[in-house]
Amino acid sequence: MPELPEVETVRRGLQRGVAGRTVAAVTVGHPRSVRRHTAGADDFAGRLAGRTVLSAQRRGKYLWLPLDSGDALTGHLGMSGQLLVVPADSPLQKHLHVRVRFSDGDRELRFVDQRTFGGLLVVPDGDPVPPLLAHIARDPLDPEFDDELFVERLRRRRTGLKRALLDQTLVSGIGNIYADETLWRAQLHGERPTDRLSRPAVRRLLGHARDVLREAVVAGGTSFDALYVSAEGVSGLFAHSLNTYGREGEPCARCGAPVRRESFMNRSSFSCPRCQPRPAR
DNA sequence: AGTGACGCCTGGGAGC
DNA sequence: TGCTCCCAGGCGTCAC
Repeated sequence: MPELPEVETVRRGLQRGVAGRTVAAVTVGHPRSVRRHTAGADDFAGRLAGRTVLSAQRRGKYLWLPLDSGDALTGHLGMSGQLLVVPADSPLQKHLHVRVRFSDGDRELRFVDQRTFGGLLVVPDGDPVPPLLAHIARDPLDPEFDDELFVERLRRRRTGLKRALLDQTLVSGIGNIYADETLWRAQLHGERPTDRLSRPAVRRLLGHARDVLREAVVAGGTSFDALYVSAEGVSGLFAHSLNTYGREGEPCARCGAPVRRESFMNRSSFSCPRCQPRPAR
């Protein structure tokens, strides 16, 4: 499940693999993968042909490639999307939906997506981000992330901590895995009300989020299977460092109590029943 | 305006 | 063995 560390790992691979190269031709094999490009697949391909990729950028879990036309090839990996830079003659992946060939021909960019929650589109670029992404907050690793603004906004919310961490308009880049890991480190239950946390406690929570994300970026992200790999096809190593996510019944690394799994927002939350007690109702 | 529910998708695994 | 059901869960949209 690509969250900030996985998307950042892909971004770095794209910066190495496609920045400075000029698009020769684009093939869309599955229209659903460009459904957010409302002018259609032909327009999508037409806006890319002949354009040079300037760099690879990221905001939260979104990626974009600024082009010399002033547009940006923008994408979200969704649940299972991959952006791969591979030799142009390598075998076609089962769920290959978009191919971007370059004029210098030895490698190509491929968008592969089993569950098709992700997608690509071409939009006007902007500063600091394409207007399409204006609603996405900065992430905790962004040098311009405003800690005190985050503290105030979170404490004004009337919801639970985990919901707040997952809200990309409040803080971006955090998904289910890193939300659970952040809450475990902070020793807070995800259903603790946001408006009853002290300012220092919110600052500590943010610090833990930052630590987890930074460590996971160093590890190249979290890979449970072949669904998440870098642009070069390499798996991340952070799964070994997870303390709660996916570890139901295993002893908490801090206190030894068996990790519990709870249902939350139609998904799973993992936490320590002793270190992270549920809030009183 | 903030909050939360819903639908979109496929493959793997459990259970019968 | 083969069928059904459940689960993974980010994000845009929509209702309240």
